[in-house]
Amino acid sequence: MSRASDHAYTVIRGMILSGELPPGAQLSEEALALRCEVSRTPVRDALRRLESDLLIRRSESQRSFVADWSDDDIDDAFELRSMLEAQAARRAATRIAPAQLEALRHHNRLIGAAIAGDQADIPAFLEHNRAFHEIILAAAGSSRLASLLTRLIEQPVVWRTAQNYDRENLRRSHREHEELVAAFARGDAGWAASIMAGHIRRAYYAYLDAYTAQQTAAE
Amino acid sequence: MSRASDHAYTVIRGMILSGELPPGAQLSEEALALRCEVSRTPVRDALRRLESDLLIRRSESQRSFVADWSDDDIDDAFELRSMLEAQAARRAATRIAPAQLEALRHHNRLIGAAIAGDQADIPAFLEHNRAFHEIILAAAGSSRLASLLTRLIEQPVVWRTAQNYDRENLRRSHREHEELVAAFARGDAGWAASIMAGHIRRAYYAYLDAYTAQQTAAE
DNA sequence: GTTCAGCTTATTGTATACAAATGCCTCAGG
DNA sequence: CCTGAGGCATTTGTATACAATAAGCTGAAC
Repeated sequence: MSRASDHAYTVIRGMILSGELPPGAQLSEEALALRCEVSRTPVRDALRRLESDLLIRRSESQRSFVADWSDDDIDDAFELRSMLEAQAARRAATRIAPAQLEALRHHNRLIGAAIAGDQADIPAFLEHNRAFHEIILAAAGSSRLASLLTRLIEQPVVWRTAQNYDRENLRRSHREHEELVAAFARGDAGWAASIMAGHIRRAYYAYLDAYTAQQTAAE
Repeated sequence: MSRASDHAYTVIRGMILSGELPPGAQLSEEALALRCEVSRTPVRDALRRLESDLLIRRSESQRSFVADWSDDDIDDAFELRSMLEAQAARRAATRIAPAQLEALRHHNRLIGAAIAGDQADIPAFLEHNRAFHEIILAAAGSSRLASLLTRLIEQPVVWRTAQNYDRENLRRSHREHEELVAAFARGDAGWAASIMAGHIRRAYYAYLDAYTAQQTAAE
């Protein structure tokens, strides 16, 4: 999209994901316009997009607030994500191109490298993990599925999940990616879907564990 | 939403669904503003919403066109819809309130009445069918699932499908609704999901048959 | 006849002013 | 002290003007 509107979208999204704008905070179009150094018009555009991304909710009277996710919402989002990503894997298994398969191997090798040392390189892990899943979504060849899924991933809670992976979870994630590649290489749709469903489900429990530990530590 | 913006949304949406704006047609903000008797600002809002509804696609240079669905797109949409509506039924089975269950029975009775006579009352069928599925979606109690599903239903192709139902399909649809009610009454999530998946899948084949017949007739 | 440069025109993006609606706060009355 | 009505302040909605960009067309060069 255009420069100012894109800029506003990126800035506001960053403020939400970073926690600068906490869940429940009210967003004023004018305040955001000042902050982004653009007029209210592109800010309004950006807010609409963020609303469609489920990062923002709007009150009855059209005021905007940073989305506040309850435990049920999070559970719900992971459940849907598991289902849709499994579907993406199912479709990708019979459609993936050799070059895409090689790209998957490439990114998973880099994931392996990122978690190899004593100190895991989390940003690198996140980046290649994102690329890995993106290739599968592209290989699924369904713009509708892609459109639905992008509304579920890249949520604050999803991002924070990977931050909380411990060493064991990182390694398991890496191994599951290898299994996915194997399923794709065989063109086994059912296998690919099963692994992916479990893969996302485990990410959910990793999140839950980290969250529980955090809650306990806070007390 | 606000008056002018809502009005524009409704008018443009109607023009697309009715076929007045055929697939592939370019949409000019100014022309639509004249037609809706509002300024470009609310029209832009409406276009963004319609884009999120997948009724409109935008070119690289941000020009808007009525979405043109390929056979693959349609197949794709029904596949996702089947999966998500089944999930809604699964969740609804264990959450539905007695009043909602009764409402389902009510609407299905009216569906039965609409298709009873020699000449089926298609508008009444469509209306109560919509209400029936809406109650299930509400009973599922997942705003995310609802948000995703509304992007898949109410597409031109979905609407036209029901128009093409023959007598036998209408009756079968009515019976499947009865089975769904039975599954809900038992709280059997698996059963409800299975019936719903089949229900949507059959709608797809009804669409395909009607479409094929139409194509043959046109030759 | 074809191609490409440059201009013209159509279309969308942005800023700003003003209108409408909503929420909040104050103050009077009980 | 509580309650509610009124007005003030904040916020969003809409219209319009202008800027930027992309598409289409014309005409000249080859």
